Amino acid sequence: MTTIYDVAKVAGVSSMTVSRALNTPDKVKPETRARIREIANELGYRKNHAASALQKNATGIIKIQMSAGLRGNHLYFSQLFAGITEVLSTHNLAMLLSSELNSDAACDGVILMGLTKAQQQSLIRSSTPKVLFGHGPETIDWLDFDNEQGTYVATRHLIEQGHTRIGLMDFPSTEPFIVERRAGYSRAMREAGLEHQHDALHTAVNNSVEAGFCCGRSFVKQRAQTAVVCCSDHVAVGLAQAAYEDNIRVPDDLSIIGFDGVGQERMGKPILTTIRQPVFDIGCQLAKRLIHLIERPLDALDASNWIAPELVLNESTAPPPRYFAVG
Amino acid sequence: MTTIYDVAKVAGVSSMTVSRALNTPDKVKPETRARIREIANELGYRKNHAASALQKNATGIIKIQMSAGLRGNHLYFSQLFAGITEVLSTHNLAMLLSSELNSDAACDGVILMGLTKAQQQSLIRSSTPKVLFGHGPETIDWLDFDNEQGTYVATRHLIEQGHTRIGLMDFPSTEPFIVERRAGYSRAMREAGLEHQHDALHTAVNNSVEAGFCCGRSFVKQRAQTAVVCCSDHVAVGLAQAAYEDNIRVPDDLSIIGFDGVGQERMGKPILTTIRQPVFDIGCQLAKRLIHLIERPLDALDASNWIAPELVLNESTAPPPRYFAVG
DNA sequence: TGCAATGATAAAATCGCTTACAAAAACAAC
DNA sequence: GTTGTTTTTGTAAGCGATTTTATCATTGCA
Repeated sequence: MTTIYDVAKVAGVSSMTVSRALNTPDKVKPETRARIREIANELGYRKNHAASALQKNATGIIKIQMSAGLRGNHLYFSQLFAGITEVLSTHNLAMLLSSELNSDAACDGVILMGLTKAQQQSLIRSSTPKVLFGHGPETIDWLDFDNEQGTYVATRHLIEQGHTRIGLMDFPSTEPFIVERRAGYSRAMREAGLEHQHDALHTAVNNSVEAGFCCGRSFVKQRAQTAVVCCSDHVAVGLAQAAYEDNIRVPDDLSIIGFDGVGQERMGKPILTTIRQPVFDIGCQLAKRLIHLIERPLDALDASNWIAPELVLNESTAPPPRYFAVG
Repeated sequence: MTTIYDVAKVAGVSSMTVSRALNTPDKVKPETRARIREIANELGYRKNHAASALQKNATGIIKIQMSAGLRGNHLYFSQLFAGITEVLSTHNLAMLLSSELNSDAACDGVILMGLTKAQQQSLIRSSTPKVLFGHGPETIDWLDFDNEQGTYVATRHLIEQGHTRIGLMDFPSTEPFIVERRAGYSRAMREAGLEHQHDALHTAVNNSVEAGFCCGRSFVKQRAQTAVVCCSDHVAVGLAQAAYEDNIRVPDDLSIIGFDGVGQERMGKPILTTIRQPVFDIGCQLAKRLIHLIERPLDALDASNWIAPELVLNESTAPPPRYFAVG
């Protein structure tokens, strides 16, 4: 392995000059610099990052620590990672994906996603700068999408269209994001005096189109509601398929609203009205906050921690059919 | 930051004993070991990986170097990464995702995906162990899915069902995988004496359900074929949707076969017959080969470099309708 | 009792790079 | 030509772990 010493010897300068020629080129006389760089190139010199990291006390690596239970929505996370990468690359930082098992690799900062309280506690102990995607204790910087507001807005939209019998389709999970989505629906219904409807809650077995389809099949059988707020675009697409198969027209007979808006809402017909999360942007913001924390740990960030939902109107919601209208 | 020296001082031993107590516990007297580990714990000692890496000349990091153009199929890559991670974690290795921009982070090995020849050349120069996903020059270890055989098998399947007018739906890309898929179709058609059919090639604008749907709409208008081999499940689902909207029954009127089999084939109705890539397993194998290269660079791997396609029979293929039968 | 074999710990050197400081060279002004 | 200022290069000292080599106790056995 070629080191700066090897290069220095050949170039007839000190190792320091080599280091400078490569890292802070303008501090070296142009001719010397050119000669050194050429020699380094010829010798196939590659910087030893471990040595550099040891000395500078910085690895140039940001770790993404993510709970295994969260892996469901691939499109979602690939957009999130794309946003993170976008920002990291401008700062010459690399992204390390870490499972829980392998949690002890060195890094300059961590982005946490969906960990249990216990895991968070142990992670918070270490002094590495961190940002949590989700909302956490005050001891850690965090950023979260306002899921509760998301389903609230979705439900409000349906109420404003004239619906009074509005269902919720969720899926089993104890992750906060899903609990909050249920809560947003409930709040909107309560505020409108529509709470305590019989059979309004539908639960797909998991977050997938197929599960949504199955759950949708039993929904369309009874059809106690004219509209459904779905906790993901996946189950919403499944529900729309089930409706289609049963000759229930969306949105004429049934309004459906999805959640996430990362592309899956376009998978079926009609294209779903949905609550969009600006996922790429969330990724960017997570990375930016973390970099801020690393570079200027002292001045606190005062930007809002909450990312607002965005109602994207497509083709799957409309006023309820007349014969269902109240009065 | 707590170092082994801090721990050593408190424990009243040398730094060496601390290092041993933590890394090779059985080389330290049990009582000493217990005391040291307790103190290390209390002091919140964390190993400095840079220092360790420098000395051991190993970072514990594997880099995934992937061309930006390949990011399309998220489900595919998340399964691939899951396979890679699975194996890496058993060897205590972490996975670094690298864009082209940020390509100079240190690592013990690299998994390359879909790079241009030029990029490959420059990467191959470095002495870091590497495995290429795809097939490359003999100077590098590689592993590839047999795409050509995949579409060959797909086309054969349709031919065996009795189809003679078989189309291909691809999408624009110069990546080898797609070129090979076209080739496999051509070979099967040629072998069966079915080549040079008019209008048999359909090209969606990109690899997505929507693009498949659009392309499918123009396909169903003319409907010159009774079966279509699709170069991805995405476009196949889109085609099926277009057929459905036009009251063309799949598979009764039209057989469709997809490609990839990572889950998207189940997104619509009917569930697609497809060519499955064992993606998770490919990820595992890539990682295993790389680890082999790192740990035993001398004894060559002689396992086959080609991953075989697997025909998954679902509901979207059947013999051609009678009135189309030859004779 | 004495000497080798073994086990447990320590000291020192090292990995390759960078920070801080120092020296030398180059240039300017008087 | 002396002095001061700036530019360019060099020296030395680690960063924190590990490998190598050395030291000091024990223990076993004749």
